Amino acid sequence: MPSSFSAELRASATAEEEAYRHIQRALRLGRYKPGDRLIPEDIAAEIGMSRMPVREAFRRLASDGLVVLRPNRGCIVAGLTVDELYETFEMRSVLEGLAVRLAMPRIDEDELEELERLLERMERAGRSGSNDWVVRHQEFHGRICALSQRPKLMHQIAALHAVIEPYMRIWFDYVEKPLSARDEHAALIAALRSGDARHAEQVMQDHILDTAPILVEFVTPSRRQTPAGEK
Amino acid sequence: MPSSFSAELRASATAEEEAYRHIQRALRLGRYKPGDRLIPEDIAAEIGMSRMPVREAFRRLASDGLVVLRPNRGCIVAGLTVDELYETFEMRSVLEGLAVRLAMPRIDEDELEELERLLERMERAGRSGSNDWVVRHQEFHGRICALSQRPKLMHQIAALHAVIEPYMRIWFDYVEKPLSARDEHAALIAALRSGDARHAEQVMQDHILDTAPILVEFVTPSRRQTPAGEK
DNA sequence: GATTGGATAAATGGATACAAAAATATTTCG
DNA sequence: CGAAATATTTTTGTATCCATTTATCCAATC
Repeated sequence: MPSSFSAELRASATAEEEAYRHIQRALRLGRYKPGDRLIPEDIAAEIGMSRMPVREAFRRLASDGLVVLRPNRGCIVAGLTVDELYETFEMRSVLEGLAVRLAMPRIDEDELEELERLLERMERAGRSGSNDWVVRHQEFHGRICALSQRPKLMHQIAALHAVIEPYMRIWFDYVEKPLSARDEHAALIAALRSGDARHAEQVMQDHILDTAPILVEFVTPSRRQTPAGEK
Repeated sequence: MPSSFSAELRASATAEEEAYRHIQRALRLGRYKPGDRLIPEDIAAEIGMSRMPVREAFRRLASDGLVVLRPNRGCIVAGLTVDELYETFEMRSVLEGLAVRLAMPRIDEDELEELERLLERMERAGRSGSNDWVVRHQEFHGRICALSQRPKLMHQIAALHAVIEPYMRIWFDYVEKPLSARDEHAALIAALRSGDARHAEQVMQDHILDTAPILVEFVTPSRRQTPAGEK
């Protein structure tokens, strides 16, 4: 969550909320791999609660597309097929494109400088490892989305990011330091500076769709159909 | 659900699933109004189960954006502000636009004729009442989306439709029979016939964004901020 | 008379307990 | 020795129960 840490300030939420965040974070960090089973009792014990709130958290995570829930068969970490991964990028492309277009009226020089700072930080983070880079990358995209001032749109985009994040990590670890990333994001800032909303939308769409094939290529080796062969 | 009734064939799902579908349908039919409280015990008694599966269903419905769940304060039917309603149409415009663009390769003469049949059926349903028309309208849009062969995209679009459906009903009931609707959808078919994917995408985007202001206008009178004044 | 405080009632959240289903291990028979 | 059938274990799904929180109502005070 790039900029919505504020929600975590209220420490004493419900147990379900705690379970939801706990599992979500674990998934983001790649602690579980696609196809892995999430055992309610184990997770409940980890956080110190009963199975019930964990079960409820599972429902929400399933709605987010992060896990798959089958009746009487438990909860497994959702894996994306190559097609689904690509589809997710297609959806991101139009939604983030929309976000950029709507954000344009609120782009000023201050904001552009802030984005350049974030780009610089992303670049630096890229040297220390995939974890930091992915977080910074999310932050950069999240900043632009936030300027659209569309809460539901942001929520959707964040959900899509959460699904592909583990794959971004794998990708980053393979290619060491993606050189193209800096140029692409710099081009994005340039497009924003142009002031042409439609143009910026197109640049964002192209940027996201450009990433997809590279990522797909690196993910293909460990290609697992949804739950590793349906067990 | 226009075309996914197949999922209801398996009668003996879990109780949670039954509760989920039950409440979803009730919301679609406008049985509850935005801001209404959903009492777990009452719903549980209706279907003949305990509160627990109903509680779990609430979580999923909340993720879908159909209800709002606040800790220790129960479950209320989600209402959209005018801004949120408009935002939903913006998201629909780019996602359904994408769906049309991707569907284009699979559009042939047979498919065009089928769409014309659906348009005709939508027209006829419009005379009998808003219920039938909304269902047929969904069916028409759903058919196009299905041709994109993108399951996750379809799911997202269906979720957005579910949220705005009650408002579509209100709108339809106000304007008797929206004359523009027939022309707009016919133009959509014409765009598909042209074979130009980008053009069809644009027509779809325009069509959806055209609807939004009309609908917003009719919804404004009963304008309720999310939960009728936060109670 | 309005507002605040507290007591009571209601509803929610969560844990335990139990029943049903699935997965696993074991035995039996070919 | 292998396959099928059965018994056992594990795990999931649901109901009931209890604790905590919130809402309601009434009284006391300003």
